[in-house]
Formats: sequence, structure tokens, C-alpha cells
Amino acid sequence: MKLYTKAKRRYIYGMENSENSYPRPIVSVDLAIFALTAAGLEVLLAQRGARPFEGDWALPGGWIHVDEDDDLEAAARRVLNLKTGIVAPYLEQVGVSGDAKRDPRGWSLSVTYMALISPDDVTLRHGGNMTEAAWRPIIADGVDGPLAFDHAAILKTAITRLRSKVEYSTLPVHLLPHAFTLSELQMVYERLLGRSLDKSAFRKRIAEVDFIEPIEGEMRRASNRPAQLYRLKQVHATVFFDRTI
Amino acid sequence: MKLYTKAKRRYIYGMENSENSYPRPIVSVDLAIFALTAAGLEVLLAQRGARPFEGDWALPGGWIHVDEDDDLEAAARRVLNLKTGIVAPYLEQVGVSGDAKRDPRGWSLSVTYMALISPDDVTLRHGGNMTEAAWRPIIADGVDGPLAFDHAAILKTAITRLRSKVEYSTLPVHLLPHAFTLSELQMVYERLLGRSLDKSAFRKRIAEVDFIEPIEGEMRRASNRPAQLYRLKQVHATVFFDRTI
DNA sequence: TAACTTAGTTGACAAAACACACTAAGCTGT
DNA sequence: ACAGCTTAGTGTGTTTTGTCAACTAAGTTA
Repeated sequence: MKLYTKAKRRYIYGMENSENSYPRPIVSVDLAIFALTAAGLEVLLAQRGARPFEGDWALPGGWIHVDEDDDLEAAARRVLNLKTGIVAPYLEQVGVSGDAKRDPRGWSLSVTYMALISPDDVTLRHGGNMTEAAWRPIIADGVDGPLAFDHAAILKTAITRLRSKVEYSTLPVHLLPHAFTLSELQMVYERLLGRSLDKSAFRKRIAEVDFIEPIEGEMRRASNRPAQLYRLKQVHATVFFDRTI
Repeated sequence: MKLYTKAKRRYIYGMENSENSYPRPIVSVDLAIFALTAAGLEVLLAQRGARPFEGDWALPGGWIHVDEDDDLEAAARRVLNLKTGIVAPYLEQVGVSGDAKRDPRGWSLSVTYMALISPDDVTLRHGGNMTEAAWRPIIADGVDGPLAFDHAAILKTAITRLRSKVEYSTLPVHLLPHAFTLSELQMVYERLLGRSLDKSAFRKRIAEVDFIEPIEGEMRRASNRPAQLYRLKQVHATVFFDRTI
């Protein structure tokens, strides 16, 4: 670090006006993208096409582009769109993982976001330093097989967050397509919780927190009575129940 | 960025083995340190002694020392110890704030931790680029007066997190000293919630989640019946109630 | 049009929360 | 010594809430 003058170092770091010239950690944004398919809850993984961990599977992610991303969420949104084509997902910051050893290239820091999407909305893409992308089922607290970096631990945190929010929030709606029936919503909860719920009690809970609205005119068919279709209310931040579902 | 060869840039960034030479964001760790005093819930603020925001009040924080801090939590612990002398606090990651504009020096990222401490344990210190440290009462969602950077928003997030956890977790114990009575614990909840609780119901809740234990032999005096002293159980991660307190 | 399927509602019973009154155990002043 | 005060800690009846199962509704199929 003694090779350059202080001014030059500042220039290199992009800190012409700064008093700080500490070495900076590497910063990336990683995504735990969840979807509920026929196989159950799945997470989108990408196979790394470059060192380190070349060939290993990892959570999709990327560097922050300081000249392109306005903020962290924008960076997460950019990565998500790159991999799935999705534009307006449910996105939630899960946490940060940072230490000296998780990346062999140096002290690094990964900001994790979790995204909940409907599998209908996805068109998988890959490229850049990711050679392949695939859905992998969630087994217990993670996926089968190892993951690059500390992504197994990060994924575990995201799964825990998701599971705990299922118990007492409206979050699972985001795993459904735009329009859905109450029975479908109940099934989402049941599959995530791994237990069956009472229809009457479930509907009471849903009615208490007023977060969905019927869509007029439409119904959905099987060989039985058709069900009312619903959608998320316009301005909806995840609402919490004051009791478990 | 074109002034230097790729290899030189790598050297400067401390990334001799890296394929990445993106410009990196500035990274810091900031702390929302809460304590419950006679005046109510208070947060520890530090007055900045250097640009930017020189003279303004801010959450105590600092850069990550990549050669000293093993991980993010260690960095938070170092900052906390520096300001308060506390060694084993309750520390919880609240979130990350990062965008292009929050710091005039460039794209920056702040990892926020919240700490809950007993005011008895503190010996305030200051120095470095902080000229002064002081406890400031929490009013509504923040403190009276402006804060440096986006610390008002960060503090608001931390307060929200704290308040919501009070309703359904054992977290408030960390605002008490090592030994305490059930009445004191109830008072902590009441002051944080801003409403009174039923003694009988409160004790039932506390007994349900088995997280404190009586300390033998000791009592605490006033001019009345003495109360049993309790302490946190050894291995205690914050436990959640399945109902509001 | 009877039998079947899933949607959506109602109501009786049981369990839990709530409010409040009670007992317990110390101190203080006369 | 003991009445009266204060705070600790427990018990109880009422009201609210959750649970479970049966019921009605509205379509399809043969």
C-alpha cells in the first residue's frame, strides 16, 4: 500500500474526497429465490463458471455495480431479473454474512435477499460466471449436496426466516400467481408448514388481516362448485397475525 | 481506472489472487445501543469529530478492520467495547443499508447491529473521530434532532425491531442487570410497551418459556416482602412466545 | 335428477385469556 | 407486640377465543 501517494490511493478507491483509505472488504449480493412447485419448496441455484468454487453450486449473486445500482435492493433486483426475468417480485433482506475466510480472495461480505416467486413467472437464464441454473428441492434446512462459500449457512438462515414467517404472516401469498383461490392459499400454507389446517379457522385468520380482495366475475373450474378468485390488495406490506395461523 | 495495469489494480485492492477488480463500496458497522434508564429507553449517540457531518450526532460506528476483525459481529463487538467498555452484550444484526448517496464519499454500506445493555455496566468513552458520547431518549421513532448519514432511518428500523420483539419474546431481559426480580422484569416490559400488564398473566407467560432461573438464597429489599432474584439461564437464545405478552 | 366433488358457513363445546380478589412476608410506628 | 402499610406471589370465576365437525351451496358427471 506504500507504492502510491495518498491522493493516488484515494483516486483508485474512488474516494477523492475521503479521509478514509482502509482496505475495503469485497461486497456481493446473493439471492435465495424460493418457489413452490409440484416437488415442494425449491430454491434456485446456479453453477459457478469461474474460480473460486468453479463448478460448484451456489446461490445466484453478483457484485454491486456502484455506477449502476442505486441501492442494495436495486442490486438484488438486477441479479434476480438477470436470472429469472422477473421484474416485480417479493424481495426481503435476510441479513449479512461477512468474515475473513468465507471467500479465498479476501475479507468479504455478502448481503442476502430472499425472493418469493410463482414458478409460472420464471424464464430461467444463465450466463456471466454462472454456467447453469436449476431448481433444487429444500430438504430439512438446505439442499442435498454442498454449496460454494458459506452459502449453505446463508440458505439455512433464509429458510428459517421463511418458515417462521409462514406461521404468523401473510408472506406465503407471494408464492402464488397473481390470481388464486382461498383453497389454493390454504394449500400453500399447509405444504410449507407440513401439516393440515382447519378450513374454518384458516378463513377466519385470513379475513382478520384484510390483505386480499376478491376479483369480480371470475371463477376457476374443476368438476365442482367454482371458487372465488382473489388477489393481493394493491398497497400490501406483509401483515402479521397476532396468533399462529 | 485506466491509469494502472490490471495487476497493479489487484495489488492495490489487496486482491492478488482475484479475478474481480470492480470498485468496492465503503463498508462500516454502526450500532444502536439501547439502555433503559430513569428517563426511559435511551440510545447512545456519538458526536462526529471529522468530516463528513462533522459536529453532528450519529450512531457509534467504524470501518471494518480487515486485518483485525474476524467477522462482522467481531467488528460490532470491538466498536461497542470501544465506546462503552462492555464485553459480553446482547448483540443482534438488524440489517444493512447501502446506496450511492448516503455518504458523500461514495457508494457506501452500513451494517447495523443493535445492542441491549444494562446502564449499570457502562463506562462511556470517546475518542477517535468521535468527540463526545451521550445517552439520548427515544421519542416516538427516533431521537430529537437530526442525525448524520441515514442514521435516523437506521435507528428507526432498530427501534421497530426492538419494539416488535418486546411483544412476543424474552429479549427485554437484556436491559436488566445480571440479577433481577420478576417485578423488575415486568416493569421493563411495561415501560417498553407503554402499557400496564396483569401480574398473574405476565408470570404465567414467563413460566411457559423457561428462560430464567431463581438464584438461591438472595432477596432484594424495600420495606416489604422481599422478592426472589432471578438470572438468565446459561445457554439462552431469545425465546419467542406463541402469544403476545 | 341422483350421486359426487369441492366451496364456503354455522354452531356447540372446550380451552385459554383476563380481571380481580386473595394470601404471604417483610417493614414501620406507636 | 401488633396494627397498618407495601410489595410479592397465587387462586378463581367470567368472558373470550379456538377447535371440530356438521351443514349448506354450486357446480359436474352418468
